[in-house]
Amino acid sequence: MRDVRRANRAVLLTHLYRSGPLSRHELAQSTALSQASVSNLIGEMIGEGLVEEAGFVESDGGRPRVLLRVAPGYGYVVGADVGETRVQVELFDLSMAPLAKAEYPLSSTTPKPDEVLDRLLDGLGSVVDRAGVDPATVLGLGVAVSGVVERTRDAVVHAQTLGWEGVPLGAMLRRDTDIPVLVDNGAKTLGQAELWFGAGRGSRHVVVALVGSGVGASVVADGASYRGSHSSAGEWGHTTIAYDGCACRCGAHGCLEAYVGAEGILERYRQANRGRPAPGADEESALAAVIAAAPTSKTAAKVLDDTAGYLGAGLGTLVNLFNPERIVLGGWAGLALGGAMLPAIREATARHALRQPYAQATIELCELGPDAVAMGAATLPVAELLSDGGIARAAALAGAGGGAGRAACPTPARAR
Amino acid sequence: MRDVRRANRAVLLTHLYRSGPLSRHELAQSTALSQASVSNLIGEMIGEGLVEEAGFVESDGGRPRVLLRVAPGYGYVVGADVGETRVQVELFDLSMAPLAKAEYPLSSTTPKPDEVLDRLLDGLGSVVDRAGVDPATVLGLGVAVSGVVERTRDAVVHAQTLGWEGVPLGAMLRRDTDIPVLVDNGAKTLGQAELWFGAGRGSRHVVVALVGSGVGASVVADGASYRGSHSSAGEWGHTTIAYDGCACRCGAHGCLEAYVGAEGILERYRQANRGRPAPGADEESALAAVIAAAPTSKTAAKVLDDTAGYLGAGLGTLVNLFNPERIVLGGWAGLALGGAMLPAIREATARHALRQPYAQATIELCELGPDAVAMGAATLPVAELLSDGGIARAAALAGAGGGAGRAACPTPARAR
DNA sequence: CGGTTTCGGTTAATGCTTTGAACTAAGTCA
DNA sequence: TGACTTAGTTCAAAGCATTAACCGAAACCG
Repeated sequence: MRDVRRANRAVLLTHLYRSGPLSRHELAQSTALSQASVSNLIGEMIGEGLVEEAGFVESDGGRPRVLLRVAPGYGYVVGADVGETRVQVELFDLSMAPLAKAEYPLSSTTPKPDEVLDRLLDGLGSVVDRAGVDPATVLGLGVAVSGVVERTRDAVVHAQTLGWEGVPLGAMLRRDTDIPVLVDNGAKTLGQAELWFGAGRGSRHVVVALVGSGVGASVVADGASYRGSHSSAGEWGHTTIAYDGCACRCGAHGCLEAYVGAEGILERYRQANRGRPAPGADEESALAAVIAAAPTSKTAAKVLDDTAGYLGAGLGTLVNLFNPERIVLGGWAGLALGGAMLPAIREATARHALRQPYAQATIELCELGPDAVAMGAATLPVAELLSDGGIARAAALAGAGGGAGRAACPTPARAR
Repeated sequence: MRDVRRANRAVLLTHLYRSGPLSRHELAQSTALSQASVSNLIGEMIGEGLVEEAGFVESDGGRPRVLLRVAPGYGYVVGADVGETRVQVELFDLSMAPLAKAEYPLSSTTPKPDEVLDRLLDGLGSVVDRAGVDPATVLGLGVAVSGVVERTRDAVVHAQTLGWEGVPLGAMLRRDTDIPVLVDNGAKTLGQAELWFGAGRGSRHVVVALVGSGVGASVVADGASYRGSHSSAGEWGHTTIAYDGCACRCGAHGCLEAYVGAEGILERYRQANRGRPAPGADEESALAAVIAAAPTSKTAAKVLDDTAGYLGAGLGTLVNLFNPERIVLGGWAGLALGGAMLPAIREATARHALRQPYAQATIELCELGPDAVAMGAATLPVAELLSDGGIARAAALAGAGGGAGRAACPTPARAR
């Protein structure tokens, strides 16, 4: 009861954010709140600057409706992507329009936490500066890391690829900045970005399948990211699809990643091509070369054909186990493969999934680029704002304003 | 919010039901409600007969606490299990103590919906009669079917094994009985039973893996059954674990079910045994014979060893994708295999799962027998009662009582 | 053995929040 | 211009949880 108002504000705000501009009337209908309450709460939020009017809609005999939206300029969010080779930091307004961006290469693929910390703080300051945004209006910093992130305040990170074992990244960042910090796994933030702004829009059950050098997945169940008991759910890459099959770098045999991860594909190509690897300086161009060669080279075509089969088996597993509305294929290798042969992948999935769940799912490509990891990270503070109804911030502002303006004022408005 | 009271009653009731007898004080602490509210709400529920006192607990200097529990006799629930060979109907009180049971063989393995309907209604009447329970105190009938059940009011059932395609079992039952009817998939109800009363007690993230002739799973995520977009999530049996492997009855190749389903195991034994099948009239005794022969027969030992490996691969997939606290292995074949070689199965799972999620999960056997499917079905109306805080029923009773006793009374108590 | 302490539980007053209904605002249409 | 529609606001009323003061039942202690 003590936070029913918060809950109602959250419902309203979330609706407004996700379902575009809406009138008070529509909001009342879709949230099952009375018009009076909507008017009341919206009025409060307009007063705080959280919500703003966004034009009218003509009516056929009747007062025209005033459309409302979450004010993009109410605050700003920063998203950061800690990759193996670089740290990317980007600033957005609340409508997720990008305003500034900073990128830092890392000295090694296993950077010290302190180095990453410096880059993050640098980037944070830099993008805020360059966008000309008041630091006090930055609602939060979301950080995406490619590893398992414990869902605690300290945000302890376990990232084998970075060589991090139990790094409390959240706690470390909080020591050096007052801006609220949220940390999550990169695949999950990318999934969130696709869910909100990409190929997953409008769905409540989505699996975002990511294929790059490694293979992972981000599962959204009933609108919320599925984490499991210790936040490491969705480790799709090490699903066994070929019993007693190829060795995988995880130590097991027959993992999906060993077959459809970029490394695995290129290795299969090398073997099929009498030991000669695909041309290209890095994995990305090598894979592109294989794909480009497919129309003319039987070897390349065979390798890709097999890849579609293996990928289909893996996607079929996702379809059967999660019964999603939509599977979104992403990751740089996933996009390359999907762009070249999505029909074959769909067909292979159909062969490996049960008819009914397969028929209920669509398989599509990611719509946002790989930079969406940072954007997804930036959605973390936005999600926080929405689920909170903006109450925490309003209270903080009222408290600060009250403290400065009227020293002896006991408890202004919502500051209790 | 117009039903905050309902929500609070639900929280209290659920807590009381799941965490055994508790005092008002403990309830207040664990639910974050004030003591006054707890007193108030509990008082109301005691008045309705929903909650009752259950003894004291001595204190060391202070008033002794009065323990409370959900009154087992407040109402009764009926659970039914529609299997391929029989319909089982069982009546329980709210503490899930079995009070009466009825079982009907079915005329064929693909029974007409009408035949099943008759048996269910017969069984319902029979168990209520024999337990000597007032039909008006029966809170609901839960029905478990081995197929996909749409989660709508009509409860449309798609069950290939029964030959049912789009049978609105819920709607059909409702035509012939006033008792609230709930229908769900059998694996999910068994999972629910294990979660509440069996090996899953106290966990919020559990996967119940069921191995019989077929193979399935019931996933519990954050305390609630995970259903996916169309309620068919958890189809573990048709996960590909051996690419291009054995043909499965689903039409695909390399499904887990083809390797660790009873049929698959016995087929592999037959092949390893130069075409001679395992002795036994049915699958169950044949599998038992293979297991019994393992210490002396190399063939049998090899087949079971392989089975543990395949099963481990399948369980590893579950561990990686769902990151559960606990995996509960059940189903008649699962129990037989697990009883004989759980350590080998655990070890195989460790080989196929990632270290971290594997370390976070325990693998155990089902504690409840196969009859628990009916019990799980009976938990469906209980869950309904708990999530409702018992308000709907209290209102109905008050309404009926008011209507009979005082004809002109406008709206007694909660009947609005 | 009676007072004191301590903890469990209840009661009355208070304040917050939603809501329903009346009411105002801003249009269209005849 | 006036009837009619639809959107949004205001205000009194009702429902709830909470705070804080207040009983009750035991053990401890001098």
